[in-house]
Amino acid sequence: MRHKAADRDQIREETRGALLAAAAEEFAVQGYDRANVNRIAKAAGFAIGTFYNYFPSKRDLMLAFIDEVARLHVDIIVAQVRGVTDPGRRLEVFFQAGFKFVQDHLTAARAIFNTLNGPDEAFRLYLFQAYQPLFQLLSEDVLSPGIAENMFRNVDSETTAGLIMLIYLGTGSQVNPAGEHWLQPEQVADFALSALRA
Amino acid sequence: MRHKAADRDQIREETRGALLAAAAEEFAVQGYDRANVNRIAKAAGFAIGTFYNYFPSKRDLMLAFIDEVARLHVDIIVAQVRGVTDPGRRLEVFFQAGFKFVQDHLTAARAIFNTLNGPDEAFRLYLFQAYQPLFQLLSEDVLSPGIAENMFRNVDSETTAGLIMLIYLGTGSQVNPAGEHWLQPEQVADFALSALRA
Amino acid sequence: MRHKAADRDQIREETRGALLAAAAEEFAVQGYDRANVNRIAKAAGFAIGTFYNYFPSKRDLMLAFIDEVARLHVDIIVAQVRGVTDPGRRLEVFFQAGFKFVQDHLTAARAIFNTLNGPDEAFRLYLFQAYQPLFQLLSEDVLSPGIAENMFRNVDSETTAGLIMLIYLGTGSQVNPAGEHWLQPEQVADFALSALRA
Amino acid sequence: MRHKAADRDQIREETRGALLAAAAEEFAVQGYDRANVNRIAKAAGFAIGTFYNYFPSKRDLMLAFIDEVARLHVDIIVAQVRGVTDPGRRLEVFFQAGFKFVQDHLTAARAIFNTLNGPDEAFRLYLFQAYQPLFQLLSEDVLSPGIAENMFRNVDSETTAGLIMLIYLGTGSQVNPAGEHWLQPEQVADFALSALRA
DNA sequence: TATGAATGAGAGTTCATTCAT
DNA sequence: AATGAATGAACTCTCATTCAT
Repeated sequence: MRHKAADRDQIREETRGALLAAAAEEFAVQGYDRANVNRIAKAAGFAIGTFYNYFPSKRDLMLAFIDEVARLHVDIIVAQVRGVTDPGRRLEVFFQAGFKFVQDHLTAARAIFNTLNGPDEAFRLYLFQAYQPLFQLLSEDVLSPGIAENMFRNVDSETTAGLIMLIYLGTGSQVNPAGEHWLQPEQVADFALSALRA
Repeated sequence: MRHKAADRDQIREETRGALLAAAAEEFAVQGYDRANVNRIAKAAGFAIGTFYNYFPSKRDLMLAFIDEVARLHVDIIVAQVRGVTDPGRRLEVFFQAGFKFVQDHLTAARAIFNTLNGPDEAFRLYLFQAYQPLFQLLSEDVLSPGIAENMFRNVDSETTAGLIMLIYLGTGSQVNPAGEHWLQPEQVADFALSALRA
Repeated sequence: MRHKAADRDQIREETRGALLAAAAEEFAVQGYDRANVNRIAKAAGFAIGTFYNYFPSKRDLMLAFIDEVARLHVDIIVAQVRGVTDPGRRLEVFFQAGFKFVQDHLTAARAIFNTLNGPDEAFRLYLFQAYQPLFQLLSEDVLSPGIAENMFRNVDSETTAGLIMLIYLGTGSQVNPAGEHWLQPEQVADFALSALRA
Repeated sequence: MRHKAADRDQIREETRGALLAAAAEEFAVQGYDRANVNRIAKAAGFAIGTFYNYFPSKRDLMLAFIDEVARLHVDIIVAQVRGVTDPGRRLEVFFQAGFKFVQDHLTAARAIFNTLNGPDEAFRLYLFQAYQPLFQLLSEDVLSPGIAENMFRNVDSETTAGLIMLIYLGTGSQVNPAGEHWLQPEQVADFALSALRA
C-alpha cells in the first residue's frame, strides 16, 4: 500500500466534491433532464469513466446532490432557529436563515427548487424526506411551544408546519437574476405570524 | 375541392385541438424535456407525420400550448375582475378566478407551473409575456384605481403588480394530488389587501 | 392513408425479416454478448433507429430470433415425424429431420446451440420453452405409442424424452467447419433405439 | 531483499492461484464476455493493479485458466486410464474419470464447456490444443492397442479418438443444477464399446 | 391532408487497461 | 510487489424530425 488510507480518502473526497460541485452548476442551469453527465465530468476536470467510479448513475448523482444540499440547508436553519427561544422570533429566524441560504448557495438552491417543481415524482419524494427535519423543527420547536405558551392559536401543528414550509419554498424560491428575493423574509414571517396569533 | 373551406378549417381546428390536448396531458405528467412527440401524436389519434403538419417542432408545440392556456387563463380572470368595480373586491376576484382556473384545468395548469420553474429561459420569457395582460390588469385596473381612491397605500403599481403575480403563482400552484389548494384564495387576497390598505 | 394497410404490413415484415436475418448471422458468428446492434442494423441495410422501431431491445431481438428459429425447427421435425407411423421409425426420422435442419440453417442453428450453452439463464429457459413441443412429440407421439405397442421398454416417457433431446442437441450441434455432422443421424438413432428396445 | 526468493515465489504462486480461482468462478457464472476483471480482482482480495502484475490482459487470464484446468483434467484422466491395461477397461475408466472430474470441479468445468461452445475461435483452438493429450491417449493408448489385440474393429484411430472426445464433451457437459450428470459414464462407455467391438 | 418507415445525433453507462505512487 | 484513481473507446438505446407515397 503506497498511499496511506487517509491520503486516498482525501483524494476521493476531493474528486467527489469536484463532481458534485460541477453537478450543482449543471443541474441549476439545465435542470436534471438536460444535465449532461459528460459535461459534468469534464467541468470537474475528469473523464467520464471517473464520474462513474464515484456515482453509479445520473440519478444517484442527483440523489447525492439533494442529500448534500438538504443536509447543509437543514443544518444551517436548525442551528440558527435553536439559537433563539421565543417561538415568534424562531419563526422569523426560520425565514431569515432560509432566505439567506438561498442567496448564499444560489446555484444549488435553484437546482433544488427546480426539482421541487419538476416532473420526477421520485425526486420530489426524496427531497421531501431530506427536508423532513425542517417539518419537525417547525412542528416541535416552533409551533407546539408557541401554542403551549398561548402565543399562537390552537392550530394542528403538523399540518401548519407543512403549510409554512410551502410558503417558505414558494417565496424563497423566487429570486431575480441578481439573486435577490422579491419578498423579504420579514414580510413573509409577518404574514405567517399574523395568521397564527392567538 | 373536396370540402368547403369552412369544413377544412373546422377539421384543422379539431385536429390541432386534439393534439394540443394530448400535449397538455403529456407536458403535465412528463414535463417538457421528457415529453415525447410521437406519444403525443399517438395519444391524439394521429400519425407523427400529421403532427408535423400542424406544428413545425416540439418547441413550437410548447409555445402554442402556452399561448392557448395563457389566453384562456387571462381571459377568464380579466372578464371576472372587470365584472366588479371596487378595487379591493377586484383583487379578491382576481385570486378567486385564478384559483378556480387552476382547479378547472389542472393538467394544463400543472404543465404551466412546471415550465415556470423549469430550466428553459426562453419558455419562461414567453410565459411571462403571455401573462403580461394580467400585470396590466393588476396595475391599471386594480392598483392604480385603488391608489387613486385612496383605498390603497401609494405603492409603485407596476412593481406591486409583479409581486402580487408572484404570490398568485406561488400559492395557486400548490395543490395536493386531489387538485385542491393548500390555501384558499380568500386567505391570500386578505394577505395582499392587508399589505396594501392605506 | 396513402399506402394500403397490406402494403405497410408487407414493408414491415420485410424489414423485420432483414433485421432478423442479419441478427442470425451476427449471433451465429459473435454470440449474443459480442453481437453489435449497430452492425446488425447496418448489415440489414438500415440505420440503428430503424432497428429500434422493430425491436425494443437487443434482448428482445434475441428472443424473437429464438422464437422464429424454434418455430421453424419444431414445425419441420413435427411434420416429418408425424409422416410415419412406426414408433421406431419415428425416432429415426426425428434425428434425420433434426440433423437436416441444422445443415440447412447452419448460422441460425449455431446461434441457437451457442445460446444453449451460454451464460444467460433467461435465454436458456426461453429456449427450453420454445422447444417444449419437441418434448411432447417425443413423449406422446414416439415413446408412449412404442411402449404401448411393447416395442420399447417400459421407461418413464417424460424423463426419457428429455434424455433423447439432450442426445439430439449434443450430437446435432457438433459440425465441422464445412457444416457436416461428426455423427450421422442414423448412428444416433440406433444408439437410442438399442437402449429402448424391449 | 525482503524475502528469500523461495518465499517470493510462493507468495506469487498463492496470489496467482487466488486470482485464477476467482476467475474460474466468474467465468463459470458469467462466461468470458461478461466476466469483469475488476470484479475478479476484488473477489480474490486484490486490487486491480495487482491483477495486472500477474496477467497481462483478460485474454491471457483466460488462456492461463484454460491451461490450468486442462492440465489438471488431462493429468487425472491419463493417470487413471494408464492404471489399467485392458483397452475396453481403459475406455470405461476414461469416461468414469472424466465425469468425476466434472463433478469435482464444477465451476471450472462449466467455464470450460461454456468456452467450448462459445464464439471465440482462438479460445476454442487453444482449448483443443490443451486437450490434445487426451486425443493421443485415446488414439495411442486405447484404440490402437484395442485394434492390435483384435478387440476393436479396424477403425481409423485418430478420427475415432475425435469422435469419442466429442461424445465425452457432449455427455459430460450436461449436468443438472445439482451438478449431477444426466447420463452415467458407464452408459456412455457401453455405447462407445458396442460401436467399437470387433 | 395524412401517413408512418426511416433516420442518426446524442445520451447514459461499462469496463479493460494504465500508471504514479 | 501492491495499490486504486483515472481513462476513454465502445456499446445500447432514445426520439425529434424528414419525406416519399
